[in-house]
Amino acid sequence: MYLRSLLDMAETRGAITVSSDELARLAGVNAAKVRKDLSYLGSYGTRGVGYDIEYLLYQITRELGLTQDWPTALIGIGNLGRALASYKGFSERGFRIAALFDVDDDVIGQQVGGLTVRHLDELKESVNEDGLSIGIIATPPSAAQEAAEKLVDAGVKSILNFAPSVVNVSPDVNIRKVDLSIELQILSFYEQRTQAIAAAREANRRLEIKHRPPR
Amino acid sequence: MYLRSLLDMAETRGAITVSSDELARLAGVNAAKVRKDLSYLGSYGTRGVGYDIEYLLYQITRELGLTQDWPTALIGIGNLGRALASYKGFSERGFRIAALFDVDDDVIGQQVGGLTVRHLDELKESVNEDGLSIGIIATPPSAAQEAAEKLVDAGVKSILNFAPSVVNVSPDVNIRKVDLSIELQILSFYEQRTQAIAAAREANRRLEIKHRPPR
DNA sequence: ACGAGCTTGTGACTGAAATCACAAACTCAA
DNA sequence: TTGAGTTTGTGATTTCAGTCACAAGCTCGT
Ligand SMILES: NC(=O)c1ccc[n+]([C@@H]2O[C@H](COP(=O)([O-])OP(=O)(O)OC[C@H]3O[C@@H](n4cnc5c(N)ncnc54)[C@H](O)[C@@H]3O)[C@@H](O)[C@H]2O)c1
Ligand SMILES: NC(=O)c1ccc[n+]([C@@H]2O[C@H](COP(=O)([O-])OP(=O)(O)OC[C@H]3O[C@@H](n4cnc5c(N)ncnc54)[C@H](O)[C@@H]3O)[C@@H](O)[C@H]2O)c1
Repeated sequence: MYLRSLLDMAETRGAITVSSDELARLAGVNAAKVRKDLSYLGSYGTRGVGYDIEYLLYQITRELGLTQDWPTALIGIGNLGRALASYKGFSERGFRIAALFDVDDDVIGQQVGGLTVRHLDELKESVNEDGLSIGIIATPPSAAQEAAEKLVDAGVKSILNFAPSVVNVSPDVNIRKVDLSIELQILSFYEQRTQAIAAAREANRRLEIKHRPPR
Repeated sequence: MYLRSLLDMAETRGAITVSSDELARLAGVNAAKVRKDLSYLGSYGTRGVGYDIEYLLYQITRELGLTQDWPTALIGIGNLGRALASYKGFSERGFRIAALFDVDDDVIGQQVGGLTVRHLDELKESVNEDGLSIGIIATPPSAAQEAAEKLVDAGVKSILNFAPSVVNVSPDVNIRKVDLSIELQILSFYEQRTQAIAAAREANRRLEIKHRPPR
């Protein structure tokens, strides 16, 4: 989040430095947290002045591993896979979708976002050729476990999973999930809660009016 | 996560009950946490037996507000918006994409996933007509703030934002973000870290061999 | 050179989330 | 009915992230 705020700032404003206070506002967190977080990277601020934007950008970029390019494999070239494959926002931050895989013969061979979809069986050689280090799973949930295993087997130890299913991997593999249904469920939970409270308050109000003794 | 694990279980296996231990394994958390979490819903388990899967499913569904239908507005019908609009997984869990909005005249009027794309200016009336209660933003980052404000203005208080930008709303609005670049950055951070450790260990090993005294 | 005015870096503190651990409550076999 | 074997529900405890608060350190005007 800091990285993004700093990039925005570097683009739009001409400022050289930024204070923890300002960065906190932009990132939507507490200023002390900004300072503590940044202190883990080292002492890159100057008291009485703030942080040098360019320098901080470089340090965060370096720490996140974004100074190098991360060739990424995408498995499952359906609706979501296509959107991801043709998304330019990733390459801006050093993530290059470098190879596409599917198992459907109708999909294999197609050109998507400048790449040819290959069969999942070719994953292993592609990992060796292209140095793929990250895998994205956009298959149906039932195929997610298999896709993860093929990735791990091919040597990919970092996986982002879009399929709404639990995928088990060995502990040395880093797997993260993006689950849109869960996000919506969290929203509906709070929405229902506030609706329920509003309804209760309304019912209460009516009851009070009804039973209020005449003045 | 429990909901999903339970749904999987109800489909595949014929079991009637599930223990906190088993559910913990499936959801990837601690068993005591499962019990404490579920205890917030009420005492729905039986000691010595476990939880009735169907009953627990119903209770969680109810608590999350999934017994009712949540008509959802989708703003920004580009690559990602189209994938979301035609995704069937949402409606399975009670989220129905009920209206699509954009500002591009080439896009407005198009049929996507059985719906006609409307102009963003029609949002307010559509919220009233269709009872929209959740909004999804899939516009470019620069338009996200505007889209959020229009949603709030129209009465939508629950927002899911896919655009990688900070959106500020009043505190009574619930906004969540899904940021894929950040997910990938987290992966690359750990990937680089393990690579660095492996490299250091390797360098160390070579050094040790070189300087090891002859036996 | 000095003091007023900022802003960082971090030890101390706070509160919440996660975990432990065990009595209570159940099943089932004998 | 009893007792062994499970598993829940939850108070007690631990762990951890977030915040506070302030000394240390910087700039700049005088
Ligand atoms: N489309 C969305 O907006 C959306 C939103 C949230 C979550 N998801 C999830 O993302 C995943 C993909 O969604 P989608 O809409 O693109 O689905 P989709 O059906 O359009 O595409 C799935 C693709 O995966 C391929 N596939 C199937 N089995 C495979 C295997 N074993 N190995 C490799 N590829 C395989 C299919 O051939 C197909 O091309 C699903 O799990 C879905 O639940 C999608
Ligand atoms: N495509 C992906 O895979 C992907 C992945 C991660 C994040 N995102 C993010 O999701 C968002 C959408 O991505 P995309 O690839 O679909 O972009 P896109 O450019 O394909 O689509 C954006 C759509 O938003 C519309 N739009 C522009 N201004 C608008 C406004 N003020 N109000 C309403 N609609 C407006 C455009 O007309 C267009 O149809 C972007 O913020 C992007 O960064 C996309």
